[in-house]
Amino acid sequence: MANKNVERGQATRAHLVEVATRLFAERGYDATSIEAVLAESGVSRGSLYHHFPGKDALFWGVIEGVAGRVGQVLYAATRDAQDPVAALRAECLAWVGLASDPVIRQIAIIDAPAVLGWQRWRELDEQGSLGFIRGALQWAAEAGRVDQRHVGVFAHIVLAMTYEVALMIARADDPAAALAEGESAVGEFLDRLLGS
Amino acid sequence: MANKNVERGQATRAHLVEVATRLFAERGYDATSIEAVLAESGVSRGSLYHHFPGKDALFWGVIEGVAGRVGQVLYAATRDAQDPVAALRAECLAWVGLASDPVIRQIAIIDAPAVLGWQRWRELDEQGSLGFIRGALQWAAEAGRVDQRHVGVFAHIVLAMTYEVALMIARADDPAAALAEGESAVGEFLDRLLGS
DNA sequence: AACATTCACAGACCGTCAGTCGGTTTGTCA
DNA sequence: TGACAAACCGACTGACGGTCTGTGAATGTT
Repeated sequence: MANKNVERGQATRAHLVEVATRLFAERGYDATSIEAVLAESGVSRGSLYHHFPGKDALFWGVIEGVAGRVGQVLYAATRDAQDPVAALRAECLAWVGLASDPVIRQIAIIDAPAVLGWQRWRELDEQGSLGFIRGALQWAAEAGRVDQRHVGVFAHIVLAMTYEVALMIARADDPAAALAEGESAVGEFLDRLLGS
Repeated sequence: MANKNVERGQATRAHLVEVATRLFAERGYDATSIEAVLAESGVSRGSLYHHFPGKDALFWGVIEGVAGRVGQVLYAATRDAQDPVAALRAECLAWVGLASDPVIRQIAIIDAPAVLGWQRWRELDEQGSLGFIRGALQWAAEAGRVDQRHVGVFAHIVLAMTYEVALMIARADDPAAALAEGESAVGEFLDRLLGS
């Protein structure tokens, strides 16, 4: 519908998500007040609470956008892989690159587990990264490279590994050296995990 | 000194840490108000702020205690290990057991990174779990089982893996089955990582 | 055209919470 | 016993998340 009211509402909502994404990324969830989002966006209190029932809902709106972007990048990185090892490697390296982005680091890695709780955080991953990883591992299992029984746990392990290495690199004093070191270690790790 | 005032102060402080530990574990850091700690402990506002400059300081006091307990358990679990693989295995399994404890799960795994920040969180681990793991990996490196260059990153990976598996088990619908599955996967994982 | 309805938006207001501050009590020591 | 310090008390403050009572513009109805 080219309804003018609806259009206006969607624009306001999108604007709020945009401003909130920036502020959450810069200051972290706790240190970002609703007041700050209001001031920065020029939207009124009532309007914000009309679109989002609360601060966590706003965060959820933000993280949906972030997760969507991550999903696109991962899809692009893995679509051409010829085998499971290559797919996993491409995916992990893509993730490591993504986490250099302060937005993704602060929102998706540091704040998300505390704000959403581990359960909902993993459910989010389930549709994104974790799904990709499990798919690649399943592929590897069918090729006889890992035990079928371990696919589920290994998928979690690979995801956690990726987060961790991404954070290491993001926080390192010398990011370039850390990136090289991290990529090398990730490669070696995956080779060993999948039995090269 | 058998000074009565000092004694009283230490008792109050210890009592606050005890109560705060329980509440933080039950409700999480954010959802636990200072007021609740006050009410539950019977200590006055001024007294609490006399012992702790702020809520994060109280959390820090709590997590020091938790980290101490974790350190003791890990030390006990690994002191008799004859080789690096056995040491790592013992350590990881001990961790997985620890993280079934809601106190450790909520405080040390879920809240700590967001409250302390990733940096200080890792510094804490550095003196505890991460140090243990790095030690075992160093040992493995000297035995030629892993590349010396990868010890640092691998230590982080193993720690992250441990946290993740612990959380998986803690959150599973069938904890007993998840524990068996997790232990099996961790064993397989370590065998592969260290080249059995 | 006149009226009713819906929906985005506005902002005064409220309860809660972390943190502050001046003052009091309790114990120590010269 | 009087000076001093450390522990403790609780009223108060300011900021913040969230609520509530509207208002006005666009849309639907007769």
